[in-house]
Amino acid sequence: MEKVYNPGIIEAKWYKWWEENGLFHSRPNSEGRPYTIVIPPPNVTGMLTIGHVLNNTLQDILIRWKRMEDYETLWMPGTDHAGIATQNVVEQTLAKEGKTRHQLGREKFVEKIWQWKQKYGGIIIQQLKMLGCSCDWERERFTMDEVLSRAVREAFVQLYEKGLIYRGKYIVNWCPRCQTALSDEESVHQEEKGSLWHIKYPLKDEDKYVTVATTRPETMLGDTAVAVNPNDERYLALVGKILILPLVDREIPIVADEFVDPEFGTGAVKVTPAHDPDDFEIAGRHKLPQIMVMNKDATMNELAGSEYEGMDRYQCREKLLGDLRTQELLVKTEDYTYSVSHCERCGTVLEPYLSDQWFVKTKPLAAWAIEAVQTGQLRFFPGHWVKTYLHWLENIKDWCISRQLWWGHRIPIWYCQCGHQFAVREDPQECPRCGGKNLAQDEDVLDTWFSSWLWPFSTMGWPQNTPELRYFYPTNALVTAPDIIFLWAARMVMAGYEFMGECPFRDVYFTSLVRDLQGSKMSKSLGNSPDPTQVMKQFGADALRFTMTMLSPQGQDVYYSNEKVELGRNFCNKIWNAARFVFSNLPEKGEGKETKAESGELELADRWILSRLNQAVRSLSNSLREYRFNEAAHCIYDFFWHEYCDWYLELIKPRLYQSSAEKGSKSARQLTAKVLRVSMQLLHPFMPFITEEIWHRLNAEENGTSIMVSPWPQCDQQAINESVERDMSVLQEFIVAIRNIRAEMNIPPDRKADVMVRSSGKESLRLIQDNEGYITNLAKVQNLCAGPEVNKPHQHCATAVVKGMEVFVPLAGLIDSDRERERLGREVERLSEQLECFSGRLEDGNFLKKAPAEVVKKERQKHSDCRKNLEKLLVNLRTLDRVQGSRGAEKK
RNA sequence: GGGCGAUUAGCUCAGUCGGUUAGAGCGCCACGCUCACAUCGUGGAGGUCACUGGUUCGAGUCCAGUAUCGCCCA
Repeated sequence: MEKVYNPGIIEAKWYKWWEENGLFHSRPNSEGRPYTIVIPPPNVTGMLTIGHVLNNTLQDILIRWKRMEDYETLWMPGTDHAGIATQNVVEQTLAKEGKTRHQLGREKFVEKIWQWKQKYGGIIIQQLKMLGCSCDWERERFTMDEVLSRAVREAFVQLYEKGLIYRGKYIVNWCPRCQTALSDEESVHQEEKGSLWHIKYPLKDEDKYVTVATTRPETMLGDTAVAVNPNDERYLALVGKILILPLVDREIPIVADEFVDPEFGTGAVKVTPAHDPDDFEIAGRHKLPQIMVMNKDATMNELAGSEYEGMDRYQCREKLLGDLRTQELLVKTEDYTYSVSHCERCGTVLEPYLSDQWFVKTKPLAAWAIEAVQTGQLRFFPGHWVKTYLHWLENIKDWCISRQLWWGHRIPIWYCQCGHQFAVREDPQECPRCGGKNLAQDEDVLDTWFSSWLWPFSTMGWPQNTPELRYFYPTNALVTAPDIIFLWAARMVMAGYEFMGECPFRDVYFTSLVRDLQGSKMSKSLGNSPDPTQVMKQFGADALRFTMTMLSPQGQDVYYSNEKVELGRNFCNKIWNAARFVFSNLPEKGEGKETKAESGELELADRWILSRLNQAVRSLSNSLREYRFNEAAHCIYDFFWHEYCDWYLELIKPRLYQSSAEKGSKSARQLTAKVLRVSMQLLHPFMPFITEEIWHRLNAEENGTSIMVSPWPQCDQQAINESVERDMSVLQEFIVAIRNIRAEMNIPPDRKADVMVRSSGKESLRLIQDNEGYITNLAKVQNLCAGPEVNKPHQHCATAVVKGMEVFVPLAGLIDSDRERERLGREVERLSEQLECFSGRLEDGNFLKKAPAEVVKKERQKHSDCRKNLEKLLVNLRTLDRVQGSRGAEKK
């Protein structure tokens, strides 16, 4: 075995082996219990990001853990066609050839996207494999597969037939660059600095003005009214009068509407029904006309007037402001910060745009999703997301599902010349009402999330009642980033109830958001997202997985940098070397099988490590059950490194170096191998590759089954032994005290020290005497002498007090008295402060009266222990002064 | 404007039921390549638990308010 762990070859080897042996595949199995997770399908355009790494590592941990717990586990993988994102990518490649999708035509363009998908759509899947994800690749799905497309159509038609899908002319979020409508959830708000312009609108036939304030002056070309609050006394007399819209000379009324906030601007607002959602509402109430002054690409159209026609919206704004200034109608300009909507996909500022779109009535669907959380059928981890989720559902708006794109599921609505429109599951041959054959399908496609919200059951074959659906549905856990809680998670819950009659998953775990060290969200556009495949090549997939898990606390963001992966890399190396050490001392043939009889041979260290191991098993499983992944990772990290390696392996070295005939040697070898084996199992969900490698080397003589399907370790309550752990911690403290003296007194490592221990406590003395070997070995001690009557050596020596035992380390010729006095002084100071704290509490009558007896007793014990230790230290400090003093006198 | 979260060592974070003498990793300092590991070991330094009040015998932990930062929604 190499001295340094080299993940490259090992990772590739085992992934191939797992796949070839079908270890990821699962099928309905009435003998076993199902455990299911569906992957949040990455976009086909996607490249693996550090966010994917976190998300998919956590899913893999759950899946591998449950698989070892003997569940029939299905991790359903696949990709999302990602309407706008993918169309944009392919349009960009076309643009490089100087072509547009319109030149190609719809059919050719869609064909082109399919070609692109065949070629590049699998990249992220390969990257997930590199990460070690144990998805059932035989079941890989794509949202535009035939089966999933059928599900989309079925869902649409069902909702349509129930009257939950309708078409209407409303103001929607419009991206002038993508030239499509978007849902509210796809628009991203950003605070931006802009201006608030105050513009005078003259009254008809009067020499008076009304001043309105606006952040978007160019839309005034489409104004059809000015509105004021009905309770605003400033404007009471003006309501009903007519204004002349500047630059356009259109006559528009002044209306009163509760919606207007008298505090905003001048209290009078311009009303542009075709270009503002609030104004659209006002117009509805007052029967105002809607005038669209923009084209789909946000240039001004002929209704904006010949002066402005053809100009971009911002160009128009500049010219228009200049014109107003010339006419002295621009009263003032204020700095103003307000929220601006941007396209989630391309960042372009969205335009509220009046157009015909398809919507889903979401209120009836939301009711189920609300109840699911309130009744506890659906649980969130961490729980605080419940509020966010409920708030959205309780205020839900109808969902705009039509997109003016070419890539996606075409809306299954047909129009007949007779005026009939209908939705059908199969492409129709004729109009069901008039029999006409001249039918046209709706040109638009569906929002990409309209297929994603069906994902938990469409991937299993719905609407057919497949064995998979019956067995694996509903799924157990959803692991997702919180930024798609509305776009995806909440909608899946709605769809689950609507189409399957139950919640699609039991638990939802929201992952941490990954940020860089400056706190910015990792994103492609910022260029601060490292390439995880490079990190895996450098450090290994296991290292990256473990680091991400360890660094991601439940419910908080995680700050990532490549350097942090050294944590995982170093841990891999530690595991590798511990294993190397164990292998060099493996039980000989025939010794390997554990027998019950061995327990008689166990010594303190053995019983201790077994106790600690079983505590780790218990707490690790508990943490995973509560989705506390970082806690689970910490647990096994601390156990393996700081208990197994730092203490146990060091403690048993003398026994290992003896011949196997010696007492304790055999049990040490067996036990060290056993603990390593169980540790590998506990670590396997986190670090699948290195654990598989070591597992096979450990079980070389067996038939080579995978650690993946080995049974998850169970906590053996019998092995947990509090008194053993207490004894061991006394010894550890003892050893550390001697090491401390050695280090502080600069005793060279190769020089063995003598140690004397004085104590009246029989038990602690026996503990020291019985385990002398541990101390001499780990603290590099030559002669250890312990007893109730041990005399402090006359020569110079360093002292410490551990649990009432006085420890003397004679240091003839070595001691630096000043240093020792300083060291003891520090210790005395520390203990004095503690003692004061305990005393204060015990002198407090209220404490004695009101605190539980248990606590008071404990406090008394602590106080007396502390006092005894302190007294002993003080005595030793004084002796030191005396010796020093007499020496000082001699020198004189 | 409403909601959520955070504030603990130089940095990143743990801290369960209020009983704590506040922990870890990284970084720092000292010593050491001791026959698994220098991607390591041993030891050490480093804290007014954001602030102000309150509840309590006892508060990092519970309550109220303030400040700063982040996110979501309008």
